[in-house]
This record gives sequence, C-alpha cells and structure tokens, in this order.
Amino acid sequence: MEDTAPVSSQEQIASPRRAPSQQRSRERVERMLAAASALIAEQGSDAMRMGEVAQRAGVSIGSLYQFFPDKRAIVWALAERYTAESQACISAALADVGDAEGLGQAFSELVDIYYGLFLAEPVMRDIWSGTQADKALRQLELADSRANAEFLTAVLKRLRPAADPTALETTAFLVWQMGEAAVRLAISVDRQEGDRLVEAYKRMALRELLAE
Amino acid sequence: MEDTAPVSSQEQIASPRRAPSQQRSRERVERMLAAASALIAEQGSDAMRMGEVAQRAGVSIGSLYQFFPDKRAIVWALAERYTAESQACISAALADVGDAEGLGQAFSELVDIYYGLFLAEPVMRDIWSGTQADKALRQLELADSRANAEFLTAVLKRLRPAADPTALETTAFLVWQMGEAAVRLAISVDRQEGDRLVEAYKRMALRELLAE
DNA sequence: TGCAAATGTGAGGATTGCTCATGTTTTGAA
DNA sequence: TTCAAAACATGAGCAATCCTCACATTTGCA
Repeated sequence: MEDTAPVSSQEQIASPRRAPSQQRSRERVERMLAAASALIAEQGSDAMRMGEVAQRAGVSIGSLYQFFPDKRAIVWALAERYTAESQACISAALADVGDAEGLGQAFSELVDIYYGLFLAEPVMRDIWSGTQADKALRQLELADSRANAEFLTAVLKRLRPAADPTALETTAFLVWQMGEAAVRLAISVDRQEGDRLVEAYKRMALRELLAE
Repeated sequence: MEDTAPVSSQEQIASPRRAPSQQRSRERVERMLAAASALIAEQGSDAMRMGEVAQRAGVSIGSLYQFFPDKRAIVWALAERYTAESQACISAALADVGDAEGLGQAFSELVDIYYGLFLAEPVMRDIWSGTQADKALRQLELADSRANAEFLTAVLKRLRPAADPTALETTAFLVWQMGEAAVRLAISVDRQEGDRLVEAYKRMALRELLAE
C-alpha cells in the first residue's frame, strides 16, 4: 500500500515503481520495452497482453511489474521517448527562422516529417491514437504540444513584434494541436485524400501564422 | 456462432444482436440506454460495468446481451443518437446561408453550440474522447463529419462558384475536423484559455473558408 | 387454445491485469 | 574477505470483469 515513488498532484501519473539501478536490470527493462514495442506494432496496444510482453522479453511477469506499475505505464514510457526525440528535432528546425519565407519552409518540412512518421511507424500511430482515452497520455501530449508551441511562439514574436503576445501564444498552440489532429485524420483516410488534407492544413496554418 | 444481423465489410461494426420487436423489450432497451448514459456521466464509459448497467436498468445481464453484442455497442448506440440529433441542427443552420456574412454568423453560432454541448454534457464528452481508440466510434465520427462537411461544402460552392470543387470539399472536411479537435482541446484546458482557443479557431476557420 | 418465436434469467466459463510470498543476486561497508 | 541489507527475479494464484448458454417465461397469432 505504501508508495515509494512520489505521486504528483492527485492524478496518478504512470511512473516506474522502482528505477532499475543495476546494469542487469537496465538491460532487462530495455528488453521489456522492445518486446512491448514489437507487440504494439503487430496488434496494437489494446491487444497487447502483459504475459506476452514478459514472455517475449524473456522475463517473468513479476519482473515486468517490478519496473512498471501497470500496463499503461509501458505505453507511456515508449511515448515519452518519442516526444523527447521529436522535441529536439523541432527545436532545431525552428531555431534559426528569420523571416516569413523561412517559417514557411521550416513549417512545411516539419509537417511532412511528422506525417511521414505517422505513416511509417505503427507504434507511434497506435500510441497517439489512444491519446484521448488515457489520462496520462493526454497529459503528456498536452505538455509536449505546449513545449513545441513555445518554439513556434518564439518565432512569431520575432516576426511580428507588434502583435499581442498572448494572442500569439494562443495561435501557436492552436496551430500546433490542429496539426496533430490533421495528421491523425490524414492517416485514417486513403493516401491521396490524406495528402490533400495535409497540404490544405499547411496553407491554412501558414495563413494564420503570417496573418496581419 | 451464426450471425443473424448483416455484417458490413470485414470490420465488425457494433449493432444490435436482435432488434427489439415487442413493446416491452423496446422499453427495456430504453432503460438500458438510460442506465448506461447515467453511469457514463458519473464515472466514464471505461469504468462503466455491464453488471451495473443491468442492475440499474432493472434487467438481467443476459437481457443486456440480448440486444447489445458487447459493451462498446451500448456506447455506440448512444453516440449514434447524438450524431443524428446534431445533423439536423447543423443542416438547418447552414441551409439558408446566402453570403459571406451569413456564413460567418452561422458558423460562429454552430461552433458555440458545439462547444457549449461539450462543456455541459459529460456523456458526450466521454464518448467522443474515446473516439480515437475505438474503431467503430472512429468510423461513426468520420461518417458524421463527412456528412456535416457536405453541408458546408454546399455553402462554399454557392459562395465561390469559380473555385475547384474538390478543393472546397477538402477545405470543408478539414475545417470541420479541426473544429471538433479544437473543441476537444478547449474543454481539456481551463475555461479562459478554452474560450480563447475556440475564438482563435473561429477566426482561422473563417479566414480559410472565405479565402480567395 | 396451442405453439413457435421472442424475450428473460443468472450461474459460471474464460480471459487477463496484477499481487505477494519466497528465493536469488548484487552491493558496499566493516 | 565477509555478510547483511538492498535490489532483483519468479510464477502460482487472486480478483475483477466480459460474455455465454442452457433453460424458463411471455407474447403474438393462426
């Protein structure tokens, strides 16, 4: 009943019950995550069975629960890795944008990369599809989106110094979230329509970002 | 093992295992849906237990499964009612839009109504939150969104007869989906920021709808 | 009235997330 | 080196839950 891990606020955020401190256990945790990733790619996270994860990782079910408090925590851990990776990429792409044309270029490329990732990575697709239903994942996605929107806000403040800062923040956050929604929509229809939708989103977003 | 209900395509769409034909059973099905609705409002559809639905509806668990093939089917049935209701409302609001100003007016009102519904109706909020995870619900939402986007497309074709029809269809569908995403985003942040996001969405959407 | 179809019931089968008592390995201080 | 404490590993089994099915009851109708 006692919690050793700190519980943030009242919502129970998924977190390792115990962080692996030895080399051996660190390797085993990696194997667990790899097994989970493979199973999600094959059947989706809903159909992923904890017993199967353990078996494929070559560990016992008990070991699995030694490091992950529950099933969602495994998915969450994978999701966290994706967000950390992509943040660096996004930050770099937007860092040296100097004018409107540069923003258009960088933004378009970012959207393409994101769209391509969703098309190619079944795990990513699965994880962020369930986002709405899972409280912890929704939380993670919102935080990630806010962080990414901040990079965009910084660019906007440079390009449009006269505009109201709060309005720019709202615009950046909205545009970013619309982008994620647009990509999720695009991959759930056929490829041709998906491409059209992504292009339409780009135009719409850029029009908004460069307005006024 | 035998299916009496027709199975559309290969994906198993949730549908009543047997349609109630007698007055008595129709009333009981209503009670089941009412009970489910109440439980979803209280705890969310994930925490809703089939046994509890049956108990609250005053029927046995077996009767529940006589008319609903599985748990998701109950949620789906509730969702279908919401979409049917809202379609009529949307169709009416957009039917007699004659000019750009009229579109701006009608569109803004529709968004407000939708936003208000999500703020006030916990059941609706819950159902459409899980949309991404559940195949059948995702299907229903896409079909609904397509239907609603068609009303919007009709207006656009009237206002911009020179534009490419396919482009207008893509724009309408995208704008509509972005609206649903924007509202879902808005209700998951605090009220003040939510209001700002919805207003920003309206501006962005109208700019796109009336562009060129 | 009588019979077939529709409806109603709830104990229990089957699956699955997760616990816990117990055993093994690693660490680090004396 | 020694050895106790901490970390790690195990898997049988508990508990929760969805759903089935054999059997009982009610309804519609010829």
